[in-house]
Parts: sequence; C-alpha cells; structure tokens
Amino acid sequence: MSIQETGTARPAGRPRSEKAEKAIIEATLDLIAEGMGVSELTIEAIASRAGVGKTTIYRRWSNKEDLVVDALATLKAPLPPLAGASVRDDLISLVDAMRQESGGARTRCVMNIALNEADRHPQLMERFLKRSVEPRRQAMRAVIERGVASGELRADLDLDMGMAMITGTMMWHSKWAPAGDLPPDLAERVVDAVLRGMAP
Amino acid sequence: MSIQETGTARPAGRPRSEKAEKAIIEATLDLIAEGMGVSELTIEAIASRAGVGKTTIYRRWSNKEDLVVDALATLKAPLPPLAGASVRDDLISLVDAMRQESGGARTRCVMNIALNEADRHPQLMERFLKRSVEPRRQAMRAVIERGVASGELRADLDLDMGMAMITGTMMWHSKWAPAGDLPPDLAERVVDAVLRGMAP
DNA sequence: GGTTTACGAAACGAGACCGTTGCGTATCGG
DNA sequence: CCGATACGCAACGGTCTCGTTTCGTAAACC
Repeated sequence: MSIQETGTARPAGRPRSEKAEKAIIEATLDLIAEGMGVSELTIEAIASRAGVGKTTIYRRWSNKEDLVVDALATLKAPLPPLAGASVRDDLISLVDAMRQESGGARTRCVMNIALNEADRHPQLMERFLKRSVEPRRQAMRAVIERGVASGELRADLDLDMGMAMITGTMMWHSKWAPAGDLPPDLAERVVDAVLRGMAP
Repeated sequence: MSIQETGTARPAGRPRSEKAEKAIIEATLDLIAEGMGVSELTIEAIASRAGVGKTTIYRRWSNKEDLVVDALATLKAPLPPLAGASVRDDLISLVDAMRQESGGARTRCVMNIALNEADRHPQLMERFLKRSVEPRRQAMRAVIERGVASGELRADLDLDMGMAMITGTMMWHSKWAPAGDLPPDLAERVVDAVLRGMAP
C-alpha cells in the first residue's frame, strides 16, 4: 500500500521540524515585543534566539516581511464574552480587555508595529488589521448599535465618533499613562466618561 | 579697536556656515518626516541630503541622538491664540490646530518618534515632551479649568480623563483616519462630542 | 543499508554605515 | 599676503547584516 493519505503525496526525506517553525515564530514575536522595529529585526538574531540555523528560516520564508506577517498572523484576537446585560457592561468588558492586554508584551509589539510602521509596510498592515483589529471593531460597533436600537444610547449618535473616543482614549492611556500599568478601574471610568455624552 | 563685542572673543579662521547647520537640521527632519525611525537614520544619508560632508556634521554633533534632539528642538509649538469667548471655542481652536498640523510632515515626524521610540530614547523624549507637548497640555488644561470655574463645565469633571478623551480621539483620527486628510469640521465635531459629557 | 531531505553550525563575499583622516579649496581676521 | 579654521569630497579600516553555500549529522522513507 502506498503512503498516500487523502491524496497528499508525502515528500521523501526528513520532514520539516514543526518545533523549529514554532520556535522561529516565537522568537520573532519576542524580539518585536522587546521593542524591536520590523526594520531592525535581524534574521540572525531570530535564528540565534530560536536556537535554529539561518538556513532553516530561509528555507521557509524568503522575506523578513513574510516571516513577520506569518508571526503576527498567529496572534489571535480572543474577544471577551459579552454578557449583553447592558451597553455599559459590554463596553466595559471590551475596554477592560484592551486594558489587560495593553500590559502584555505581545500586545505592545502589535501596537508598536501598528502605530510605527503603518505606512512603511502597508500590505502587512492590511492583513493584520483585517485579522486582528476588525473583529474588535465589529464587536464594539455591534454593542453600540444595539444600545441605540434599545434606547440606551442617543438615537442620533455618531457611531464612528463614539468608537474613536473610546478607542482613542484607551490608546492614549496605554501609550502615555504615567506608570505603565493601567489602574484596574480604568475601563469603567473611560466608559462612564464617554457614555455620559452618549446617553439619550 | 579690537573686534570684541560684549566680551565674546571671535575665534580665528573661517566661521562655521550657518547655512550648513540649517541644511543639516532640515535634512534630518525631512528624513524623519518621511517615516525614517531614529535607529534607521544614517549620518551619511543626512549629509547627502543636506549637500554637506560628513565632517561638517561630526564637527557639530558627536552623536546621532544629539543631532536629533537639536533638530526636534527647533520645532516650536505655536499655540493658536485663544479668544477666550467660551470653552467650546477655545477647545476647538486648540483641537483644530492639532488637525491642521497632523497633515504636515513635520508634525507626523514628531508623532512617529513620540509614539515609536518613547522607550528606546527616554531622555530624548523627556526633552521633547517638556518643550513641545507640555505647553499644549497646559493650555488645554487651563481652558478646561476655566470652564469648570465659570460653570460651563461640570464641577466634578475629571480633568485628566477629559484631556485624554480629547487628545486620544484626535490621535486616533490622525493615525487611522480613512483618507489621511482630516475633514475641516473634525475639531468641531470632536469637541462637541466630548463636551456633551462634560456639560453640567 | 541506501536514498532523500532537513537540521545546526560555520564560513563566505557583498554591501551599508560607522567614525576618522587627508586633500584641495573657501572664507574669515590681522 | 598669512595663518587659522571650515568647507565638500573621497578614501580608509572596522563592524554588522545580508543571503548563500558547505559541512557533517539526523530523521524519515524504500
């Protein structure tokens, strides 16, 4: 009987190490998380940190950019479960998720790239925005729209402006907060401050 | 009569070209404005763009960082005149100044550095924040405080949160606005949206 | 065992910048 | 004119990263 399973011909020889692949991507994310810009990323540094030969990297990705795209693609956007009890509660859930993540190195790396190199690597950004940012945008938009429909929020509310206020305020805090760690009640305070202008 | 004026001995020989100095700083700002990170800035590129020998640069600055500090220091923060008629009008003046500047390459360069390399060059940031950001912060804070005192704004207003909302919302727009150029009425809309939650 | 492919390590030549130096010229004061 | 200094330019040796190649070994198949 041949080796074929489900029509996929297994190539001869030693198979590629899945462990090495994972180590490479982890090393890439680690380096970015440590404040390394995409332009300063070195293949050699990645290989060294991953405990891998450069050959192993070049065998899989031809560009540094391709590698970064794949690395960022592994970052999921796990949305918090929304209770749906009230607009305020749901927004606090979403915003507090931002707050918690803003402390994590992985998220910082993503923020850095998103803010710094948006215009230098537009296609990278496009893929990343679609995968990681858009789901959150949609979730927040849905919450606000539901609030408008239920009467919890003003009927003539400017959706985009409201989302800009929430997201922008959190962005501002996570970038320029005094201590680096954001206070636990920040989400609540931000949402309440913004909602005060959104109430009917 | 000696050449001395006000006790400053004029050193012998050809004086340093003020034009060259200006060209160097302009070139530095231009390169940064084009999306070049501080780490990617090359002395050679600056010299080439400024039409200047590397020697002329090294004669004046020993570090790349020193040069960047001096270059950023030339960026003034011309605050718009505030009519003082109402909190709304003054805030719109301040925010609209942000909007207009956000289109300029110079301001973009500053934003990029401020956002990207805050933790990599902390002392650079310190000097820059003190010179360029703090005056604006103070101006906005004064306007809001005056509004609270005059009863235009809620007495229990959270000053810092209010400023974070305004600044963050504008930051968000200038970074992620769809078209790059911000609509002329953006300042008005942002201020009105935020003020709605600040009214007594 | 034999073949085939992947692996980590090391070395390579090419190119970019570094900070410095030497050179001929330009511009100041005396 | 003379001495002093700055200028633009070109070249230097040194370091770093690049992407590639070679090497001996490891892991899968026949």
